[in-house]
Amino acid sequence: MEYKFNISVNEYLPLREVVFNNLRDAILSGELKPGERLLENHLAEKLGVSRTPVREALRMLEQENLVSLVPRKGAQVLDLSAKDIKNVLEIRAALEEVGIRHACRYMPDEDLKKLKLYNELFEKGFQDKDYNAVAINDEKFHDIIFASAQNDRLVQIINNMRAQVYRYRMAYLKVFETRTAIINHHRGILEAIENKDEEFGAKTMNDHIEHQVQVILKSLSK
Amino acid sequence: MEYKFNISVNEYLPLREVVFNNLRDAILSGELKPGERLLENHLAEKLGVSRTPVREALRMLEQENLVSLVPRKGAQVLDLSAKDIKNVLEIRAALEEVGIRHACRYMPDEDLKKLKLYNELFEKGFQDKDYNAVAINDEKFHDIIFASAQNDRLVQIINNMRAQVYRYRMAYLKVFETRTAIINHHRGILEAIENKDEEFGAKTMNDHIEHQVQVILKSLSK
DNA sequence: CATTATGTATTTGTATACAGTATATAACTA
DNA sequence: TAGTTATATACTGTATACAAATACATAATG
Repeated sequence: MEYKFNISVNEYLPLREVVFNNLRDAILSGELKPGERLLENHLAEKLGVSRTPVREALRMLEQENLVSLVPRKGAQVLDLSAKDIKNVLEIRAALEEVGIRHACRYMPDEDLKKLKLYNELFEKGFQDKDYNAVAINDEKFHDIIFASAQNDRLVQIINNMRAQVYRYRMAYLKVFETRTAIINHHRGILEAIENKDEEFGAKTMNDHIEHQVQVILKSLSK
Repeated sequence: MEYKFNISVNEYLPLREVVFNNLRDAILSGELKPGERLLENHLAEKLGVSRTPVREALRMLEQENLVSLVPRKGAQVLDLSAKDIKNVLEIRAALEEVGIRHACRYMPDEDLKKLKLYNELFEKGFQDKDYNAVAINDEKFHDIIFASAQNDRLVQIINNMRAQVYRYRMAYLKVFETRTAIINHHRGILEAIENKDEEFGAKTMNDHIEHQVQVILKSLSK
């Protein structure tokens, strides 16, 4: 039987956080679709809480750029234009570059080992056509890299940018032609970190994300 | 007599926005000091509103990294460590680099003219020891540069990073030795834009912000 | 004197009520 | 029929009430 230690210090989550997480997941998973209206009453009822925490959660989601709020009109799931996607990924590229540069200058062996492991699982995912595994291990791969900047705000912002384009992620990974490109990018990044070649790392990371932009935009235009 | 057209479409500001702006200004101006507790009742009373909009404003300020919230304990003005300052400015540097690269590739003449004007006023401010003018024109100078990326989210994030270290701004500009360095950075940036020399622009911008980090940290350690 | 109980006052969390604004529907006019 | 106005309905904005947790002051204990 499994136990969880009672971390107790803060097992408590305010309802606004619960609502926030719920809505966030629903938006990211696509359960709530872009443009869809978010009615406070409906949400409150559905989640079994009052409007108060729902409203607070909506303010938080607005600040996260996941919903748009118009005073007296209400909230709706934010819809992204092609330009929005470019903008989001442009920011992500700039910040991932910060991450990879730190990683190249100094990454503990332990992290490098993890990085290699996740990359293997990542490549294996492609072989097995298990795109869920691909996505998860891709995420972990990048997580480790930008965590090495030891900059919480950087992590927060990258994650936020990632969340905004989350819904295109699977489609992106499943485009067959991208496969070798992505794999090569990852290998290049690993190589850069091992050789402490900051410039090569930065360049590869930028290519990696620019590539993503192109594929997503192309798939959108169809 | 001056008129303002009644843009009407949205002259209305929800109280949460009013409260948000008020608190934001109070924090940035230093009226509310780092670490200071923010009691919902007090704020509500002081601003003549109920707790509801105050609470919503606090959630927004939390997402902006201006206040920290602990469930059931309350809110307080966020205090920054030396590391926080480094982190904030590291992000700002990365994103201003995106801006300056765009500016170097293409900036309309009109904007370049404005940029030169603000830089003159900026330098004049130093001569006149009018540090308020220095600060304002420095802000406008940077505004124009990163606006040229035409990326709203980028602007939003840079402004947010700027807000977080806003309180060190004046002290920074008033350190006498920094004067020539800052002026030279700005001139270099202008030169880079005129010559469309992206690499030089990026390098100078990075130096500019790195310099700011050093000066602020030094002044803090005293 | 320091430390731990204990009770009270504050403070946050959440639900609810009501006012005012937007939106949908129906009735009316050209 | 199309377009306008009237009316009802739904929704957001704000204030308030009450419950639950926390902080603080005071008393009790070693």
